[in-house]
Amino acid sequence: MNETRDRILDVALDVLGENPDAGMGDIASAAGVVRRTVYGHFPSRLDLIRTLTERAVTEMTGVLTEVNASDAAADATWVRFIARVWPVAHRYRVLLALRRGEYGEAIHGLLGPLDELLADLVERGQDGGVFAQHLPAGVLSQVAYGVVFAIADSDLSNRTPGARAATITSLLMLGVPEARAVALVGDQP
Amino acid sequence: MNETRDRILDVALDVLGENPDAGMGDIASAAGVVRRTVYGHFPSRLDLIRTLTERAVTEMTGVLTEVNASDAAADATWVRFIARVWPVAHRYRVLLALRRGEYGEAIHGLLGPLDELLADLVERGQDGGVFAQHLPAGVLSQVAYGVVFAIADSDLSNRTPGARAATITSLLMLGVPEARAVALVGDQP
DNA sequence: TTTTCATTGCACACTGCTGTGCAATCTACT
DNA sequence: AGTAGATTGCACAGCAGTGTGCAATGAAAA
Repeated sequence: MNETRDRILDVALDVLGENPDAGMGDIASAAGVVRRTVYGHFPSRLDLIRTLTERAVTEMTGVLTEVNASDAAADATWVRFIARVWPVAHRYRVLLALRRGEYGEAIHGLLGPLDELLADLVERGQDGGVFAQHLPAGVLSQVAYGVVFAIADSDLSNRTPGARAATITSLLMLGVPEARAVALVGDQP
Repeated sequence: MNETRDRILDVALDVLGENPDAGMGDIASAAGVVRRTVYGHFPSRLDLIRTLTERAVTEMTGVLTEVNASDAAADATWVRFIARVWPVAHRYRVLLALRRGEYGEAIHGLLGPLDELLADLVERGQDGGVFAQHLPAGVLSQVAYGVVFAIADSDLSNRTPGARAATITSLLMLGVPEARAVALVGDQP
């Protein structure tokens, strides 16, 4: 069934979130299913993780392109992006840990297009003088949204307080002055 | 020999840095030694990693306590800390990745005292109004020095340019205004 | 009822690691 | 030369995980 497949994916996200090294057996039993059944849907562990990653990339790039459509300032766009991407990032936070390790390369490849979009946004901000330039756009964007993931990871809930703090933190490290940062997140509910 | 033991430790840092999942065999051959010999010095893989971690903690706490002795402002202390800890952080950057995974708990335990010292410094800065308070000191300190590690990780060399950028970035996210941040790192050669 | 399809249960082969035992070898020191 | 200590080479046991094959079961649709 498709229902089983979806449940496996959902549960896999939780299980891998707690322990990125969890095996197919762990995922299976957590999904109330036998290991063999998982292999029925996903030929290999890599397939499972790839599917998970593709899901995350699709959702996130969707949000980013949508937010990018507006011609607002880069910092305001960043705030709207983080606000809308937060639940997704919180859900898929495990991918941050999974980027290192066995399947790191595959994940990295899938995340590539998203990374580029992010770097473009940050570069636009740097060109506009909104973001600081102490790091190249490629690195700065990575580190900034890495911080968002990290805070999402250390946050137990996916409620707004964590999101707000993560947004402010990322804005600060992008070089946005604290006053402006606070004003921006105040705008965005 | 003690010489062999030290070489194993040094090489292990490199090998694990490239691939945190590297096995005892990989480390052994990289050290120009047979796997059995490694087990002669370190009864288990955990022992090796624990030794590595203890080394890192010793060096880093040494730097931090030394720097903390001065009664300078928290942000200036932070700058001096990062500047002096940078080569060490760069060398032991793999521990960041190793904190997740099998031995995460052991490493976390060893890193505990260092974490507390860092949190204390950040809290001092927050109380003094030098650092922002959008995050509790415990989280903020972790994220800030996590960023330093992350940049150290993405940095090919351990030369000063990366260190300078990492310091500015961490200062920004601690809530230090960009102008002050630049002035501070300018001071410190 | 018959057909179809997902799931189950079990067995199996394979891989790659960890950790140990032990005799042989090499090297430095006496 | 002789001795002690480190290193080597190899064999072995064990474990945990992956991926596969196949017959049996169950349930829902025709």
